[in-house]
This record gives sequence, structure tokens and C-alpha cells, in this order.
Amino acid sequence: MPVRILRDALPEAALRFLQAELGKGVLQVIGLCEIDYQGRAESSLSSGERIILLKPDGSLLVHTASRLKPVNWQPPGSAHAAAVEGGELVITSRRRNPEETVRIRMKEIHAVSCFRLRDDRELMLVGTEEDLARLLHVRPGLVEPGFRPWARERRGERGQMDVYGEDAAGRRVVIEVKRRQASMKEVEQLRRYVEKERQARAGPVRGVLVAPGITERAKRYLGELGLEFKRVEWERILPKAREARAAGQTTLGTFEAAPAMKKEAFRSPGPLRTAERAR
Amino acid sequence: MPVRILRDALPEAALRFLQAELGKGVLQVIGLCEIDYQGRAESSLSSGERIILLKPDGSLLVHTASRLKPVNWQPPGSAHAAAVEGGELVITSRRRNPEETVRIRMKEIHAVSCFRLRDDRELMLVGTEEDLARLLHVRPGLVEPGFRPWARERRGERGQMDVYGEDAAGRRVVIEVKRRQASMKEVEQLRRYVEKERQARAGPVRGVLVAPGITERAKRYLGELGLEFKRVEWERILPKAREARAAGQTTLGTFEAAPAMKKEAFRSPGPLRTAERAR
DNA sequence: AAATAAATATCGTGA
DNA sequence: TCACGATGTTTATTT
Repeated sequence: MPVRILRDALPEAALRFLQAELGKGVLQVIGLCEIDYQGRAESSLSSGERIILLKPDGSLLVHTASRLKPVNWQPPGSAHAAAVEGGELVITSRRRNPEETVRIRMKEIHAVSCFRLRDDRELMLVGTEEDLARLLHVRPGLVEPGFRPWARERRGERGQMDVYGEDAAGRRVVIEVKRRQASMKEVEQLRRYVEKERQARAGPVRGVLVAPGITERAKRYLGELGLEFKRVEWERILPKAREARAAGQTTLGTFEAAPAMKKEAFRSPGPLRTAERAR
Repeated sequence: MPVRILRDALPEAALRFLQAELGKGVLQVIGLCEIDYQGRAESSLSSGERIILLKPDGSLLVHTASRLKPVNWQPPGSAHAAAVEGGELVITSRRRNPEETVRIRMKEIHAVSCFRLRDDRELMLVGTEEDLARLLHVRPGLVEPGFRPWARERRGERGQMDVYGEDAAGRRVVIEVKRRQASMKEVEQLRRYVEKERQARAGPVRGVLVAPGITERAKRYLGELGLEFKRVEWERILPKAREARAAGQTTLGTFEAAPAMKKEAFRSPGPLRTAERAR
């Protein structure tokens, strides 16, 4: 059975359930609770009803009725534990390096569940910065006529630049690629790469920030530093199924039964593709 | 009843449930599904069993059995919709600006639930960068003997520095505060603030990066730029904040810009305090 | 383990 | 609405 649920449980019953199901799936506890966290910072959360998820990989999430981010959490690798203390179910999650602990005191337990999820998670994500950098290699004319890219360094390398090459006049060009609107931060990043390149080799070095947009302040700063901006159009890069899709969409904002729906808009895998696999 | 659950539902029954409960709480759907996303990027997720949460504020989360972050999501403000299409329950979430859509096709529905959560979310978080900056104002000796802080600019201001003042010799000092190990990025940030200050006024301007640590490369870079690093011990700061909280005070809104302040930094009402309230 | 940078980052604040 | 900066950022990658 993929879903097991125990409703309105007493602390002892909930504890037995959690002990029995621990590690067999995603555990969920819903109820009134207070939460304390100590670690890189400290927090305390006053009483309220929340959704608690304990994943088999050691992740902990505490969600309230609003916001995307959990109000408290613990990353994968944490050690979960549960006990009854003073008549209360207490759930703790601890990790080392850094030392961090989340402690949840359940005042009321509305439901305890276990979900045994089969998932060969295979996410295909398109439109990352890496995709854009790869594109500039394949179509260097998008940077400027005559640009010739050299070897692109790998991700995570120290002080690596996204694209590196030379222009029509033979000058070295350092390129920083951004998948979204560029701001001061990206200008500084490019500035550092260009400086490093100028220190390393003689001759002129140009710096170009390639992004779909740039803030006014960043553009000005870029100019002051003698660096350049080149706008790229995501619309040409990402498959333009957006409008087509929005056109045939069900009325949103309300739940209603089924108008006829257009077929799926995603095309088959193209060159701009990143695959992610579960461990 | 705070928790309603419908198990092993057919698409039509699940849809009726969702229609009936929409907006009344957090909706949860568990089952086998395929997911497509289009917006700032694009993704497709192959079939697998997941936990889907639809919050009344328009947030969407899709969680698998592993990892802290959802495999697909939509931020608050999105419009959720559900329908039966081709015999399948289809959940969509759409937002504008940027235009983004998540589309979930349910192949099997193990459970559909609604949680009506009462929550006066009040999170007290201690140990933020703001806390640290405030502390340096109250105890400027932590920066260096003779340092006198001036008015601290408000958060969100353009190109604001965290702390600003003058040293024993009367030189201007720009301080960038970090709550964690500083790296190249923080050095660049400080560099920019110092440059801006040097452009704005005559006279010498020092730049000091205050953090619990700094990477070797960032330290070297800092030195090359003629900037300085000052280590602060979180171990000494957090415990005091903890004591202050235990002593029990209310939320503070202001802090005194008083360098004369020599005694205990975390007296009541304690400065290291941040209150967050639900909307 | 540490460091570096991306992310559909999200989130809060101020202009 | 946009821009800027913090985040208990998390996550992936490489040294």
C-alpha cells in the first residue's frame, strides 16, 4: 500500500506509527506544533498548525499555509528521531557540519502518514546558463560577427569565464553569460575575470556581458569599467511554445471541469538539454 | 474538521474534491504523475509518484522522496486550476510576469487531501547579518579600537554599505558585514562600496570586511585591493542573543547609534532580534 | 571537506 | 513594478 494514514493520533500511537514506517517512505505529520532551530542561526516558531515532511534521505520540511519556502527545514543527510516527552510527540532532526538541530513539539496531531513513492526521477531542464554558453559556442555570431570562441572552461573551475575567445581584430574576449537580467553582481564578476586575464597575458582584453537584459545602473557601471553588453533573445533560444500553450489553456483562477485541451507543447529533446538523474 | 482525505480517487471524484475544497486550505495530491514546466526555463519530468501541495496563496510544490527542494514549483500568486482531460486529472498552475506554467498530469491518484491550517506564524530569527551589523554599532570595538560608527543606512538603499564611520585617525571606514564565511563575491561588494565612497568624497577611505571567516583566495584578493578583514566570532554573539531572548523582550524596531554604549550589548530590549509576521 | 558559482533561486524592502 | 541584497539560501561541481 503506497499510502498509510493514521488520523487524530495520540502521541504514543503516532510514535509507534513513525517508528514502524521510518525509512520506508516519506513521513508526514500534520498538527499543532512549536518549533525551535539552532545552528548557523537560531529561530523559534510559535504554536500553529503545519505540515511536516520527513524524507528518507534525511530532509525535513515544515510548511505553513503560505509561501513557497518551508518555515523550518533541514537538508538531506540529517538524522531524524521521534519520542514522547512529557506526553508530547517530539520530532527532532540533527545534522553535523554545520551542527544544526530542529526540534518540533507536537501539541495536537491531526494526521500521521507514510507515502512510499516509486520515482525514477528524470528531469529534463532546458534554458540554463550552461545551455546559453553552449549556444554561443555553436553560434558565435550571436556575440558579434567575427567572434571566434576558444575552449570553454568547465563549471566550478576557479575564476572560470563562461566563454573565451578572440574577436575579428584578434583581441582576446572574455564573456560572462547570464540567463536572466544582469545586474551589478554580474558586472563585478566579469570585471574580475577580465582583470585576471589582463594580468595573465599581454595585449588587449575585452569583456562582454551576454544576457537577455541589464539594469540601468549595471549598464552604466559596465560602461565606466570599459566593458560591453550584448543582448541575447531568449525567445530565439527557448522553444517558443509559450504563447501557443497559453492560448489553449483552461480558465485559470478557478477549478472547473474540462474544456477540451490542446496537446502537449513540448518538443522532443533538442541540443539545449540538461538531464538530471536521481541518485 | 481540519483534515479531509479522499483515498484512491478516480479523476472525477478527485476533481470534485478539489473544487469543493479550493481556497479552504492546503490541498495535497499524492500519486503517479508527469509534469511539464514552461517559463523562465522549461522542464519535463517523467512519470513517478510525488507529493503535490497547492497552497491557498497560490504556491505550488511538487516533492519527491528525496531532496529538500521541490522538483517542480510555482511561487505565491500563481493561479491553480484542475480539470479532467482525456480521463486524467490535470492540475495546472499559472502566473504572469514572468509568464510561467506548471502542468501536472495525474496517472494515478493515491490520495487527495485538504488541510485547513490555523497558523499565526511568528518566527523569531536570531543571527542575521542585520543582527551582526547592529552589534557592530553597539560595540564598535569589535571592529577595532577607536572605531566610531556613523548613522547606518537603511536596508535596500542603493549601494548602501552595512556600517560606515571613521577610525581613530579620522579616516573614513566602509564596512561590509557577512554572517558567514566571506568569499570573492563579498570582497567585490566591499570594493564597489569603497570605490563609490572614494569617488564621492576626498580623503582616505578604508574598507573592512567583517565576517566569521574568509576563504584563502578572497583574503589574498582583499589584500591586493588594499582592503582589510576583521574576524568576528559568532560563537560569542549567538549565545548572548539566546540569553537575551530567554530573558524575554519584545520586538525591537530601533537601535541607538550611540558609540558611547560600552556595557552589555544584549541587554533588554535586546538588539539581536528579528520578527516576522504572517500576512 | 572546502570553494566556487548557478538557480525556474525565493524573499523582503525601498524607490 | 523594478531593483537590490540577504538567505539557516540549496545544489552541483571540482579541487
